[in-house]
Amino acid sequence: MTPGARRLLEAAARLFYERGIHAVGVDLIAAEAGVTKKTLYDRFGSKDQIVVEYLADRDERWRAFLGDRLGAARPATAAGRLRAAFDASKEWMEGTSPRGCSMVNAHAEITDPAHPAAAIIAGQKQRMLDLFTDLAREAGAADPGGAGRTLMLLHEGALVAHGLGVFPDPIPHARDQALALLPV
Amino acid sequence: MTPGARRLLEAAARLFYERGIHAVGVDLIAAEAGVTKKTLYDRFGSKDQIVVEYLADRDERWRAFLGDRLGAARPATAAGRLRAAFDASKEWMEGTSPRGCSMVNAHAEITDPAHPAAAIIAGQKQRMLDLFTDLAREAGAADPGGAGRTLMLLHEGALVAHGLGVFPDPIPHARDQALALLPV
DNA sequence: ACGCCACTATACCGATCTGTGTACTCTGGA
DNA sequence: TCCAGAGTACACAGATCGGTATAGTGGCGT
Repeated sequence: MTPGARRLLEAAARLFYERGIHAVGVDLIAAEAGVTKKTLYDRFGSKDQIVVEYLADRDERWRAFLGDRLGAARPATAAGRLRAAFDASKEWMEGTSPRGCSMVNAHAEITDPAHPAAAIIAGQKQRMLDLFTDLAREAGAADPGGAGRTLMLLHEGALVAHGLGVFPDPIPHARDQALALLPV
Repeated sequence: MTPGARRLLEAAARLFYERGIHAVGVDLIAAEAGVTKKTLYDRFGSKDQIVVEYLADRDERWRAFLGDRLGAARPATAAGRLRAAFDASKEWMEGTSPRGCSMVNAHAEITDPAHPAAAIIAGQKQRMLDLFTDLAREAGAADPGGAGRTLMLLHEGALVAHGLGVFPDPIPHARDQALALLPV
């Protein structure tokens, strides 16, 4: 990826997340990246493609971020990894404007199920569900599938609540409730 | 409200929900309502005002819908009303395209906190949190505030999961988990 | 019969949208 | 030294955006 393309993707990611996808035009993205529209279209071909790469990149970064906090010599118990997953979400959200989950927000704007971004969004959520199901199974839950779905709901709800600002610190609250669900 | 205004609001509500707010133009709204843009601007003055009235109307309808299922000679116990609240959400979602919560989706597109729609969204979520807190208190929860927040997370998570289609029937699942949280 | 009001029809405004074109400059490596 | 790729500057296309103007139609109550 060329330096200009990288700056374009960074600018697009920030603008899309903070202002919404439809509300941001390519002229603004190019200007914020210190690049002309010509460069933008030479590198990405279309705005839709920028949207796709924005989501794919965010997905990949989150995957690496979460994997780092769960894998290797990190928490040994399933409960420890579950706690680490929620803490990772909290840490991920801090530092950015509290606008909730970029995948959920993008899904609110991308209506067409055939849009390539839809698959990225669905894939990210499926992986989170799989993770929670695996953690529930490792923790010895009687019904790992059901427990995983419950953990998923708590997690998604916490991200939404964080974005909406319904009440303070929803992610730690969800984490504590999630931990209470695991068998003792 | 004149017949044209009513049709405009109905068309706008359907289009905003199914396609997103920014993706829908005033020309389309007027055309779908069988009305000219002149009428649209005579009745509402601006697109923003249509957005506000769309959300306010949906909020009011949901309020009435939920109140009908919770109030009067309906479920006598707090657990019964909690169950009814989740069932109301499920019923509310059925019949429309599975796009999740209109308030959450609108929040993804409306960035400006000063936008009058933001207050409507925040108010709706606050009322839901209050409801869940009240139900938790009535059910005899040791910490009604904390329990109410947990119920809120389950509910919001279920709406999001329903919109994203992460797994089938998330709302009944959330309902069962919510009921399990109440003291026996 | 009259006037009011909701609404239609149509043309237009300036701005912004995505996307394309040509011509030129800078920079790093072979 | 030369060349290819990355980027700049700028002009423009066609479409659509939100919003406004003028002129005319149809129904309904008084």
